[in-house]
Amino acid sequence: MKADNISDNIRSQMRKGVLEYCILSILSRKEAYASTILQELKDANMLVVEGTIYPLLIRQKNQGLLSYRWEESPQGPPRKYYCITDKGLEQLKEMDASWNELVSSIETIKNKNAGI
Amino acid sequence: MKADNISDNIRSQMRKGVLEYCILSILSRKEAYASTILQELKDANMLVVEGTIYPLLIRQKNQGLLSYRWEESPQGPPRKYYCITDKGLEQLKEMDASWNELVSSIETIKNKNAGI
DNA sequence: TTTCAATACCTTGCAACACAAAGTATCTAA
DNA sequence: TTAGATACTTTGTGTTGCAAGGTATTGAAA
Repeated sequence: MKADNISDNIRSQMRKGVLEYCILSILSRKEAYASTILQELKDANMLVVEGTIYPLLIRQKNQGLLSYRWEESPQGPPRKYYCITDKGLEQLKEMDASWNELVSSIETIKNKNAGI
Repeated sequence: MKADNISDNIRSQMRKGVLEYCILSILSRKEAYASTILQELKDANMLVVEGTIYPLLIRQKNQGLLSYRWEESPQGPPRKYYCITDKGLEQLKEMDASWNELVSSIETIKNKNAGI
């Protein structure tokens, strides 16, 4: 119980700052609404909850990285379909670079440990 | 000026939760004091400042992941040499797993975007 | 002796982030 | 009209990285 919480916490902390990257990446392919995005993240083994993703989408929209339109749902209330903007695409590029740098940095540190 | 700040912010956010991993990884190889760790991170292209690393080392020591001893310096005040504990090594293993999972998740999301 | 610079460590206040939990609104079917 | 499912929102909490400033020790210069 406790050990799992520690693991979950590690994963949660590592996720910070990466979720925005994931969302932009997903939306760079096709527009989607929150549930679809949540499902994609789940499929990729990145468990996230509603309370995390909604504020994040609003934040990115306020930054001009995303826009949205309402669409009727076959069942239930209307859905908010988000799509990425030009500015969002630019930021996605920067995030790609940042992510690659981070991976490279970790590699360097781990390789040193391997004895190089 | 502004654009660089945005990039820096992206990198800073992505670093969250990863720095602890880096420090444990560095200390799993050899004991070291703050300046050495800072230099190693700098060599790996992960720029971090003093104000970040000192509280972090204290935190990890309070969690029992690290221990330390004082050592005289050839010039200036004594140095606090940290080394990793058994508990720290255990957590490092978990962090290795978490990191690999995160990398894998991002790959999955990006590959979907490539059209698979 | 006093003063200065370099080294090393520590603290405070802040903004961003992920999350749990609870709340609001819409639609359908019983 | 009531119950359930869907969809979106808000509030409060704890953690993190960072900028900025502070404290303490040492050796050498004035």
